[in-house]
Amino acid sequence: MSQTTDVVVSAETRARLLRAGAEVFASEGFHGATVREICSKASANIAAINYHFGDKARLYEEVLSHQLGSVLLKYPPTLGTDPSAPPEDRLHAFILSFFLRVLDQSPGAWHGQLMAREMAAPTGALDRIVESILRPLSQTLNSILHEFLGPDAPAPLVSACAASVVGQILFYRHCQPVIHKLNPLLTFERADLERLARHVTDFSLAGIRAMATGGRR
Amino acid sequence: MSQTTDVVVSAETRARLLRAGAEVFASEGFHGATVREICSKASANIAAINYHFGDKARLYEEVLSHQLGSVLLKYPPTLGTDPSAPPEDRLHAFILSFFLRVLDQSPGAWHGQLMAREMAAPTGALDRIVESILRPLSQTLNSILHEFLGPDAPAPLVSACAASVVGQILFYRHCQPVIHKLNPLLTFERADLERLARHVTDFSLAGIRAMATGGRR
DNA sequence: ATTTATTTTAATCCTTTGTTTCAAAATAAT
DNA sequence: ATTATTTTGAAACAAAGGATTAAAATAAAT
Repeated sequence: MSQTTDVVVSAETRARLLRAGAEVFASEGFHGATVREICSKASANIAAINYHFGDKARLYEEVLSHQLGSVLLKYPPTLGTDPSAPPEDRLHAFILSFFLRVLDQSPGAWHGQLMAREMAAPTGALDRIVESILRPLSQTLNSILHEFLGPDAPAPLVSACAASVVGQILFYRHCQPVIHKLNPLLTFERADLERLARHVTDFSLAGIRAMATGGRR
Repeated sequence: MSQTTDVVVSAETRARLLRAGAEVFASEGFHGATVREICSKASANIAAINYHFGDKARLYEEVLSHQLGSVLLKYPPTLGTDPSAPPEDRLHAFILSFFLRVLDQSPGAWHGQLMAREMAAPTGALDRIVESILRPLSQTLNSILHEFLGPDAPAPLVSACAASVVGQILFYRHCQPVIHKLNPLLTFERADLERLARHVTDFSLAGIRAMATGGRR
């Protein structure tokens, strides 16, 4: 009569491991995360990771690509902006969607933190991510920039401007702990992100145009 | 006669541990680094860390503050620029010195990588660093920005511009693995850093001036 | 209903890791 | 020269972590 074991039965273990793994990997890193903690958070047995994924490293890779894929579906780089819209608008959509992906605070959204860790400490999973996701993204930005800088703008200049744009965004992700220490009242709600995206867009448009119209000055 | 044991005797063990620790912590992270590897690289006994520092965490903290202190001595934020120099020059000095600190490739210079890891995965050592080093640095930049934006510029605007400047610099550090994949020919020699600093300065000056003269444009 | 395949569980193995111990060696002080 | 003090060395400890195994439980197929 007393079947009191509260074992979750509906969602399959594999999916729960992916969720728990994302959370633990994000907050502890690949090295710091333990299979015991992940399995515990997933209400699964210690052997579950080996059974469903082979080993810890394989689970990590699947967590990463799953998080990346779902956040890109949620916030696509164009945010629905028409490809024929003025480049100012497309740049703004690119920047805002980047902010949304990288600082998404929805439950289960660990993509930003995971990627930040992967940058500081590449595990080998990064190579595939670069080719499948980051390179296309970079080319999208480059083609927008060419509309300001002209089709014959030298590649180093375009790369430098792309870095200037992306760097402004990623700063808020990669330096989050410091930012919150220096600026305790800053939050990352949707409205804040839209404000930040507006600033980065305006700041960058001025910078890009200065680069387009010649040198130093 | 055959005293062939090549034991280093001059430099004391403690200093060698600090050097080896910096290298291993930088390339493996705090979790990934093992005291065995550090001691081996320092030609010291396994017990040396405990004897000289108490434990692994204490060694890590000393490594971090030592690296930070020495790189700030090597590349001070003003680079010798006069405090009464035009703000354009002072901004450029701030940016160039930041680049030099963060991407210094001299042997034994692990400050950039260590800080990048500390950002992605704060260990508690970060708090002191913020107060003793990062906050003063941030105020230096803010005071330069006020010369462009006016003494009454709203704090959020100044912060946003500071973030735009610093973000452009740190991008090259925090995303180094991706950058090298996307742009294999980019190196970080002294001349490259000066070129990058010039770009970031010009790009930022345009952005800042646009912010100073009103809104959206 | 019986058999077969799949999934879960508990217990264990084995390696790695941070730390400790304590004696020997080196160094400094008396 | 002798005695303290500091530093090093080799070995071992205890804990933790990733992986494995064989049995049990559950689901699927015949």
